[in-house]
Amino acid sequence: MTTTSPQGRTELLRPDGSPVRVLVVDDEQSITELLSMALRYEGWQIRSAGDGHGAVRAARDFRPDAVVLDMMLPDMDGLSVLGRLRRDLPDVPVLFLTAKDAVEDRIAGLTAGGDDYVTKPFSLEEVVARLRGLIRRSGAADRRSDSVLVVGDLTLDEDSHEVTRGGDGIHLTATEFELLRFLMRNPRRVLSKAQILDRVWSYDFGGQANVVELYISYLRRKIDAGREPMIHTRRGAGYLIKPAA
Amino acid sequence: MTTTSPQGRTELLRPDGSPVRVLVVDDEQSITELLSMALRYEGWQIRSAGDGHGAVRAARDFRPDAVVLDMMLPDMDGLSVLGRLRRDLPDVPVLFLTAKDAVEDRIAGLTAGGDDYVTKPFSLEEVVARLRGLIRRSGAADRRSDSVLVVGDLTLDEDSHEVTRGGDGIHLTATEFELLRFLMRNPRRVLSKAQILDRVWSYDFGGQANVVELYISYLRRKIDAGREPMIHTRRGAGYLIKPAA
DNA sequence: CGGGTTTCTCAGAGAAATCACAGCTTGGGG
DNA sequence: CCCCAAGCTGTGATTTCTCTGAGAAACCCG
Repeated sequence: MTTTSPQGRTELLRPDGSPVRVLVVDDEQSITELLSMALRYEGWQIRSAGDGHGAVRAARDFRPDAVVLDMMLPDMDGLSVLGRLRRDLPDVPVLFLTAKDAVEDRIAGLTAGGDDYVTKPFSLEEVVARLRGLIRRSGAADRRSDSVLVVGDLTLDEDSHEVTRGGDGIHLTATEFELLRFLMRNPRRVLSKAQILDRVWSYDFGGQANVVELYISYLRRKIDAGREPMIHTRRGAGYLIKPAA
Repeated sequence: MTTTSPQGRTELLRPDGSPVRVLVVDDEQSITELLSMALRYEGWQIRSAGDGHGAVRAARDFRPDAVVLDMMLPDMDGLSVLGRLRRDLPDVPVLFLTAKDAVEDRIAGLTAGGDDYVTKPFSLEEVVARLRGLIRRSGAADRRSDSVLVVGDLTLDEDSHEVTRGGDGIHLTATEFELLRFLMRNPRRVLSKAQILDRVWSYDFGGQANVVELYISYLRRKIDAGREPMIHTRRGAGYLIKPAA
């Protein structure tokens, strides 16, 4: 089931109307905190664990609808944790966190059941998007919720990564896509550059703050080019997107 | 009966509309887990067993529509298990798992009854495809469900392994065929290289991830050659197939 | 056993995306 | 009406990703 909150955000809910539950497992506390905060903001209920045993215990009594699992835990190897989780929660989708370089070596089979993974360092927007996808597809949330965001005559499909304005297809790069997704997820709301940076860029990004301006500029060229603009600047505050009308 | 889920995947269902039930029997837990995960993702209901006696017991009260049976079990020889299964479930099709070298001849006789087999290490795409075939042919699912995938002017027949584009026959190798099947089963959806690798290559594949790029390249030569391309790259995300239109 | 086929590795070429930097434009307070 | 801070965008260096040719090894079939 989906419902729209007072702020205009669309939330995933379970069929019985209760909030989706997500278990976050990582040994770095800064990461679990970062994730918990971001995921709570989605309206989800979060529990976190710092090691494999904690994860198994939490799975048992928290009974999450999805799990975010770091593959590098101090006490147990990621696959063992996965195995034990599966015993208690056979149908729960898992989002794996892996180091960038470790990717190739044994992700094999992990995404087979519809699971997914992201590499560290990740962007929150990416984690949230993938989790939403997993939950949506697992059926823990209402299956009718679909993967297309719409604002005015602008659409963005999270599955096919297709973007259209007034019916015309628009090609976006990965970063442009994530930025637009974030804007469209928060229509008519001013988002500060800091928020955007925190959400769309990976947490260890150390560059110039004006990448945001730069990418807003790219997006405008592709989306607003010669049309009624949808992306607006609020000088000193940030940016927002809203229907052209 | 077939039905189409929100993600656009086509599911097999039993005539009464309930999900298909599959029993998975293997002594290696990692294998039963891998298979269970993949088969659940197909929308099927799964039960697993780790030995012959467990299998017989499970067959009796789970009453599966199909069985995946490893021929090498610790407690009983595969043939005895098969015999006992047949006593309770005379018409249920069985997909045998055998070691690569484990003689074809004995298996060959077994598959005469409409059963089938795959050799370890297998690719999930192959197991799923064969199981679908068995279930479809056994009549447990609606017989009208057919075996041809169509995307635009591209067709792929899972029974005859025939592929055509705009009416012209196209010869594909085994790997190319499985890759294309996977793409066509998920039209308009971006599939990451990891997903493709997990699904199309066998679970013990340890090679370079760029085999995926390589085979995409092969497929393009055969399918898109000099025509409107149907296979698209989403840089940094993966590949997808969609009608040329 | 031998030839054709298939699978896969490796490596280089090329294309695309990301980002820093710097100069230019704009808005609005004084 | 002027000026400054905030925002915008062109240029180009660098990094990252993708494609594909060449060839080695495994495989299949007769």
